[in-house]
Amino acid sequence: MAVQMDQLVALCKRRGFLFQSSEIYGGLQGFWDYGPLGVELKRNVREAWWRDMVTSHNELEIDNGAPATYEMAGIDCSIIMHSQVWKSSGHYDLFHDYMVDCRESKRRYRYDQVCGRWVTCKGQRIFVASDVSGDEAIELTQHKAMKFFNLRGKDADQLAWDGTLISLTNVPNFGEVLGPDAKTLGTLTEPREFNLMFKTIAGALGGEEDTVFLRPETAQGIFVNFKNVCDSTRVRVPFGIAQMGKSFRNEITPRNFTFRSREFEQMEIEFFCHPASSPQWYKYWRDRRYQWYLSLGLAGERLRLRDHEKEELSHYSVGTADIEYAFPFLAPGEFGELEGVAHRGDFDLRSHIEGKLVRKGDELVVELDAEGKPRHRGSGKDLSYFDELTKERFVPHVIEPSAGADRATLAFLCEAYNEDEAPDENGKPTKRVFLKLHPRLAPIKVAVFPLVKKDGMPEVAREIYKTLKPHMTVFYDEKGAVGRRYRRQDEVGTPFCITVDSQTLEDGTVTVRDRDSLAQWRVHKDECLGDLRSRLST
RNA sequence: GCGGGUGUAGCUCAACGGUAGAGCGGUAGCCUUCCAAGCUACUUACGAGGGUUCGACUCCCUUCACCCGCUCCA
Repeated sequence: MAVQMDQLVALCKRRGFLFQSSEIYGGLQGFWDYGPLGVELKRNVREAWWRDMVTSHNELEIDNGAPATYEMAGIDCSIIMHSQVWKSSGHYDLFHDYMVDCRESKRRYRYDQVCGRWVTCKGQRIFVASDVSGDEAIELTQHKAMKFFNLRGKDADQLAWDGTLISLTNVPNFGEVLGPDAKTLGTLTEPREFNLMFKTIAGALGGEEDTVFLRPETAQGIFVNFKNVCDSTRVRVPFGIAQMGKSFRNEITPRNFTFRSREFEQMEIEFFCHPASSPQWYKYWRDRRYQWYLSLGLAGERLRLRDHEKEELSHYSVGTADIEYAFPFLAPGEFGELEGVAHRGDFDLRSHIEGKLVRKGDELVVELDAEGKPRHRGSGKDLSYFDELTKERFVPHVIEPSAGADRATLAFLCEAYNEDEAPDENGKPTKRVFLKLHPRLAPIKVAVFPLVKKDGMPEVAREIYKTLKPHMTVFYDEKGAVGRRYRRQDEVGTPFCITVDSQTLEDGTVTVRDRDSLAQWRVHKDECLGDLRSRLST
């Protein structure tokens, strides 16, 4: 059943999962607060990820589907890092300029770096654009113009070039522009300023040189600590470094509840391996991460693994797959990204060694400025890896499974939202709302009730509560009718309720009630803990 | 970023240029022996700022937020 998004949003607010940030001042677009139950849910998502990916990983055995054994290590880096990190990584240029997008090729160009030439042919005057410069651009624009006007080599003189290369910034009407990778006219969008990184000041004086940025991704903290982790832990390639933490992007249009937020939490792994085995590792991580969401309850028909088309790949990527979920706020048939698994080659480590890289043909080379020096220099540190066994030195290739904790949490909430009918006290079916959360994710694992507030039942129930409390999140409630208390727990996804009744006073057994099936069974009160633990661990 | 719509109690919804009301919920008490029962009492709101007016939740302007469509989405 498809959840209505507004119902889920209302429930999240009503029961304390999610609130708008700064709500009493009217809210702030793109920022959200997790309430008392939401924080438990998100913590459970993060803990499941950390436990499954890092702490419970067995490096002595080959995991199902993996090409070999491997190690995992965790890290927690600062949010504000050296500005040079973002310059070398390419984020600074990408996030800090006037950019134009091509609607046809889906590529994005820096407005001031696109140049081109005016040409007239067959009575039509167009601007042929190029994202390279110099002789290369002359050649490329010539070639593109020939193709556009459908000319053969011998007809080259039909092209009337008007002046030499000029910047795209001199062209007023983009309707006459043939984009660098486009086949039709007018595919470039108007130039737009991109300040996608949040800027702040480190240092009390706050000059321009003190400008720093809140990280737009956690990944770079891992790359710049690659050598530190190698040197301090005795890990050997292949191994992965995991990190969870907040990232910040000044999104232009935050939309769809928490799906696209300006402050969000990532769960990222950078997995370092030998270039030769990297395709197998890529496949392993892609499949493993997909299975992870399935194992926590996302339904197969709403979750998909989508390999990117070749044209869709980033300039550095050898292969990328998205794990996507059919969120209820999307049109039918559309999916939203939960996680991207990317084969990034040696792009990241090389960037931090040599400086910002750009693609030239099939190769990645250091981008140069007008004087022929690196546009953004790297650290100059040797981040290559020496394999003691094979005596081989190489820059490891990287597989990056990068997940959004808030997006995963939202997907689990959407998936969990259910309505059915349960009989009321007269046996008449009434509507019931319940969150069918996986027990690992449920904010409250069990609720304990006395059936009625007398005859010594509250005392027994409180005893059970006290016994369970050190081991799991437990909720105690003795107010009102028991049916109402069940419904309240259903609405926040509590998998089990324990009820102390008159029979408890006779033989010590209590009723355990299941959220999804409404089934009830009896367990001795002293065995509650063990019984619940085995049920919750599945 | 553009266009359209919506903002009243925790939620769902009324009303009116002149004292803002209901249902559900919540709290407390009574009562209740397994799926939102009943009774009593209490609780809480006009998104924000400005203007018009004797008086604005209502009319006007600005702004903020949310929803829908387009655009965009490392």
